[in-house]
Amino acid sequence: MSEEKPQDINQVMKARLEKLAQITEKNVNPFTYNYDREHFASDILEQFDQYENKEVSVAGRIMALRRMGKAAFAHIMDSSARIQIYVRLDDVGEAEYEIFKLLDIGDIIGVKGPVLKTHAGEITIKVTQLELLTKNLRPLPIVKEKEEEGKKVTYDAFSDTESRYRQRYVDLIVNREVNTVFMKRAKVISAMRQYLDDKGFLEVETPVLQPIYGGATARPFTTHHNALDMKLYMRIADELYLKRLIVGGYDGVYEISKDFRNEGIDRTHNPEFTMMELYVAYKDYYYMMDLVEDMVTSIAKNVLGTMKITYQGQEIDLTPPWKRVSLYDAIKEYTGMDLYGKSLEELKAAAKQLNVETEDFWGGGKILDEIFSEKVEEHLVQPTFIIDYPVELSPLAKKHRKDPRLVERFEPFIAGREIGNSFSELNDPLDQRERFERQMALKEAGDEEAQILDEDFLRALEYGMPPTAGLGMGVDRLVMLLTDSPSIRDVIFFPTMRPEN
RNA sequence: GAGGGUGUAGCUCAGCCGGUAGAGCAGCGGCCUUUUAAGCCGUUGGUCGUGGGUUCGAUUCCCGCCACCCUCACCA
Repeated sequence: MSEEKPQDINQVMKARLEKLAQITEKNVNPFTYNYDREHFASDILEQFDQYENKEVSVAGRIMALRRMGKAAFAHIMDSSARIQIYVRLDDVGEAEYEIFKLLDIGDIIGVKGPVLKTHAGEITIKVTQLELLTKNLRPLPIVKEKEEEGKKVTYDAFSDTESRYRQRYVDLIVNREVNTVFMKRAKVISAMRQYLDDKGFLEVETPVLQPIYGGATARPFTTHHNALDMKLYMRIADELYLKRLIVGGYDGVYEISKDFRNEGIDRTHNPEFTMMELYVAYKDYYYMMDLVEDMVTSIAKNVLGTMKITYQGQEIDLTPPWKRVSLYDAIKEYTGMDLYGKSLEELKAAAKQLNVETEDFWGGGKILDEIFSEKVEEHLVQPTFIIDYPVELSPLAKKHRKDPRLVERFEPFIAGREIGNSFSELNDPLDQRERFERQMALKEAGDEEAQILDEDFLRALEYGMPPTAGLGMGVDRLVMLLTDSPSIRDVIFFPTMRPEN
């Protein structure tokens, strides 16, 4: 990558280096220190009447260049938009025009001059002063656009996914929509933070490096601390530490941060991903359902200004209230089978009848979960809370107040996809210890994702944790939904990839 | 991890049944002081992902490897 050998430098780069030398010879610094830009392209374009004939100064990257001998048109792009500039020998003078002739697409320049409209009607800065700020040495993909019968036609789009992800900086320069997605991502996170702060919850930070991992069923990344000579895990969830803070007396804490899971990569999974976890004392999962509805709709309003979104062609209405259906009722609705209270053998038979494959060592909860994900999940396009899961699937959730075989847990589904997980938190340390022990038994039996007994977490619970509602939400998936992105890699700047060579 | 697909110039692509490569844009040279996929004339550029094999000869056929994409499995 950066260690390219001289013979790898193509002739375009050679030509640019040659120009760079010529610019330097003319005593012009091709990599300047600053520029007093006073305007953004978008402001000029949007409020042309206020800017017409007024002097502006704008800085940006040359994205298109049409030379005509002693004059030229170019488009420069700043963080806000692209705007046309008109550079004329008579306007900028001999010396500056000589420099201008050495510029290329990709160079970053600052221009000053009055704003006008060309004969063709395009808002344009008529340049009187032009300064090279940064010379480009590597050719940029040239994307051209044309209006045809009102439609925008794009030529030679920079579309190779691999290059786009590896060289996201180029993707961002050349593909404007990409930038829009990431702007929305930033807004989603800030709207979320705003919402949680307004509720009075405290944003906290807990360890990423953990001696014992927990809080989710997943395989961890391991690492090693040299000075302590100890094995450490990258966290798979924040849960156990945040609950310790509830024990410590906080009423509500949340954390927005990266979790790491050592599992497969696909359209909806990246090894590191952004998670929001929230724990609120004295509340239960009903409270949390209301909060999720309210928070997601508030974010949508804030970022998109609407409750009605389209995801991959599906019309989705986020307007509350969202449907609330028990896991068993949902299965019944889509398979016609009532599986509540069924024995393991009966569940296995049901799965077989539904053509859902199971493994011999699976328990009833796992079979139910499998039937649900194969037969129900995809149908949950409109926002739906699936509530009340079998106890064995949720070792950290509190037993249902009306049915000890269930836990008070829900997962919100939108567009057939799980976007979060929440429960009334288990705060009975004796029950928690038993659940951990059952997990450890699974681990012994070879279940790599079974959870590990955390003695310190149990100690914390023994001091007493108030009734608490907890929530985890996949931020990347929420962003995918709100930006109509088909792949998680489209909402992560630098998705995990194998190295280039 | 399994199956399928893709990999040719800086970008986007063409290259039929094997004869060592083409286009547009970008680049370079020339003309051009309101163009907008600017235009016109000329021109450079490729160890055809990589390593083997078959063949007189491979971008093209076969095999291994690498990367990416899709589907499935695991999961959020």
